[in-house]
Amino acid sequence: MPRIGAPAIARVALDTPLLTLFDYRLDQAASPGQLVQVPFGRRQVVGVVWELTHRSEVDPGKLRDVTAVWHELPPLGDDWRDLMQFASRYYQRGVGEVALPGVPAHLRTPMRWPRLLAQRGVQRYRLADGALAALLENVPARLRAQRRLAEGLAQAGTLDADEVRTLCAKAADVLKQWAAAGWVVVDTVPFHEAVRHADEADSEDDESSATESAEADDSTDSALADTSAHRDVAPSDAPRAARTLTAGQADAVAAIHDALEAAGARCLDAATSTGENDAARTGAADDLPPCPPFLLYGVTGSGKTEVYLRAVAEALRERDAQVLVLVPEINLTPQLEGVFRARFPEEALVTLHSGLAEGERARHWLAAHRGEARIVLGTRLAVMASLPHLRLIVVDEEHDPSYKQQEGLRYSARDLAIWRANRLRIPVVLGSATPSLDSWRRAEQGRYVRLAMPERATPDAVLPRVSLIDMDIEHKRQRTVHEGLSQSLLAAIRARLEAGEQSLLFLNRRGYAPVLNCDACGWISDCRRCSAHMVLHKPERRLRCHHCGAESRIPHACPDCGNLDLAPLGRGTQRIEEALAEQFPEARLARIDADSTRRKGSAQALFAQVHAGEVDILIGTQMVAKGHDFRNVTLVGVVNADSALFSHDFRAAERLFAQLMQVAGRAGRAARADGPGDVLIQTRYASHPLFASLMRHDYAGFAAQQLEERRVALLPPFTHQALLRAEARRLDDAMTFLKQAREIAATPALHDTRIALWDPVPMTMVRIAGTERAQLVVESPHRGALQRFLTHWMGELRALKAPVRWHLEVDPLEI
DNA sequence: AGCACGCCGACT
DNA sequence: GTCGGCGTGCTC
Repeated sequence: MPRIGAPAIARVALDTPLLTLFDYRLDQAASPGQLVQVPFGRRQVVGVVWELTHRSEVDPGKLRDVTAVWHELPPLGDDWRDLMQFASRYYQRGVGEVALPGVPAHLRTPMRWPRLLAQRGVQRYRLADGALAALLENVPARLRAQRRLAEGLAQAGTLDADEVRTLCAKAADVLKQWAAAGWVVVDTVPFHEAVRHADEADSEDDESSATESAEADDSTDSALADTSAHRDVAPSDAPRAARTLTAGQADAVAAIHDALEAAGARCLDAATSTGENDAARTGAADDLPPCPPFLLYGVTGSGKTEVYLRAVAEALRERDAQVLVLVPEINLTPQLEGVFRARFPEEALVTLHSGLAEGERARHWLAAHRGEARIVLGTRLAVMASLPHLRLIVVDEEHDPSYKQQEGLRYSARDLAIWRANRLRIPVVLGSATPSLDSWRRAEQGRYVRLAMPERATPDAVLPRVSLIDMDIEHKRQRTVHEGLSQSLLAAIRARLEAGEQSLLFLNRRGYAPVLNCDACGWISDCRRCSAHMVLHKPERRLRCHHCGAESRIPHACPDCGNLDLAPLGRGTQRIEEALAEQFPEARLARIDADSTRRKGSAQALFAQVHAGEVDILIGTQMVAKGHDFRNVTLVGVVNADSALFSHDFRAAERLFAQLMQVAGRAGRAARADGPGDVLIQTRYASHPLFASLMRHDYAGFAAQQLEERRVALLPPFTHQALLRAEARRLDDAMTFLKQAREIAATPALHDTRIALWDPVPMTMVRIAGTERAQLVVESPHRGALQRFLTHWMGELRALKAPVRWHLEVDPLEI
């Protein structure tokens, strides 16, 4: 790393699918990790200095100058660049393509650089003197959201961007106008002050919201519900002796504590020997003993959150330490943010997720990068954040498929988190009641440390009773099955209605009916551009394709034969809602799915209604399975999960089990006076072994059985897979490309007996939005061999000219 | 991926 | 006579 004199050449990572770094002349000091502006083709782009050198292989005539170096921004750390380098190798992409999309767009806009540095902290809005009266006069009463916003600002004094948005969805635009009119003043408050300020500002509401959110959390114990009472206690203060942990929690906390201490000690050693804390850690990490990941395996209600909180508190005792907490979907688990804010009122916490506005995203990212934010709570993209003092990573619900990015760079945030922690020799805690089979096996092998929490943390909470409703028997007994709802299920719902308790019906299919069908000629509502049916959406009176978004009106008559009797086939949440409304006209219903929550904030509103007891029966897709716990729900009905039982996807059972466990947990805590909550599952395959495990709440048994199947069939985690996908206008072209790819793999230069290539096949969903898709699975029990093969193979494939778009996915979740 | 240049059809 | 289709080629 030449630092003396001005290194002549900067090798820069740029966001392009080209694999190489790009060389530029550099006429000023710069170091690796710095953001620079460079000319690239006809435009100016921002890249990251990856390395400095004196010599370039590039024709000197082609070399251009770095336009600007962002000196004021601390360089991205070695550990961050190592992570990106690893992801680039592992997922077979260029390093720039991996590294730059994670940097917020505002930071990649040199125009914004000066302002970004100036506004350290969060923006807060307040009304100018006397503005309320002016606003109430000027904003018509029918603009309720805007009135609410004005009144909210008047009441609270100041609000931040998040708070403002909960009052009014268009707050950003509205406030811009109001600021221009002089009614609103925007202040930028430094992070630490902002945190305290926010804390004081809403301390009135806090008690209720903290309690509610604590109860609402999947893995909360009573210690959490008490959070608000302890708010004045700094997290690093004496242990909360008032609340005893379960044995499992105590063991887990102790194990993580020891690991943190060991990591801290190592860090200290390294620091004293070289004098530079973080540099020493990253530099010397390879010499340090590894710190194996913790698999925190705790049943619903065992108090995983409390373990996270204590681990975080422990990690934050070290000066400047930062922690990263990953959650599957922040919008479905907003209460976890509340819990963390309530427990750590003094610590700067920022969120990082795709729902943030660009400006906020940039500020939060900067706060993390500059070490100002001590807790970073975010979704998968947060794993890419720069965290110079990272000391602990928590991955909540580690099994959740949403950790896997499904477009662009298809990375697994959980896997990158594990790599990152290992690189830094810091602890990572993977929490789940239903771990991924991958993690479970590693724990069995001793590569992860399993921290089991078998007992529930709240004494009055009992596991729900899970039973099956055999739909074959229901039919045989000539019982009327009304719109897919058995008499048994309807009776159970009726009982809850009479007892004033809530029911939750789970059906993983939105819309009214998955397809519209003509009885006379057999016409079905196929999408013109996809190999999928158009789904009937009754409230909107539309047919909608869930794959390409195409929409049309519901035809009055069959487009083929003119028959007027078009019948909806199958059932979605809308149809179940309608059927329940008929059955229970007096009941208050709510439906929560992607359609009913399309508008921003409507999900929150619906969840709030349920929490407030304004709903008797809740119908929902998997959205209701995550995060939210409903105190008064004593019945969970699973309308139909059978399709997943015999899926071609070998992971379908794993997903279904996790989903059913999770949805069953919604009835978990709300013990009825006369016993536990009930989970009723309608199925035509009552003897399926998955259900047997589920009824015993026996994840371990299920996992053992699944792993045995996978072992025999040589499926992951007993082998490693990658997927070559090709899409083209014509399926033929895609298939031809894949066949060529397969032939190339067989050439002597590439051939490796440890690698197996399946036959190319059209994808189950062949056509989406007019393009046809096919894929080819590559697998090997030997990860290293697979990696090397893929690298060489990609090189050959890139040279291939074909009328297809193609990409490689490493560790695909669905094949 | 962008974003050019480049060479053939339906429009003011 | 131009606007514009997307084919191929380059980006330090």
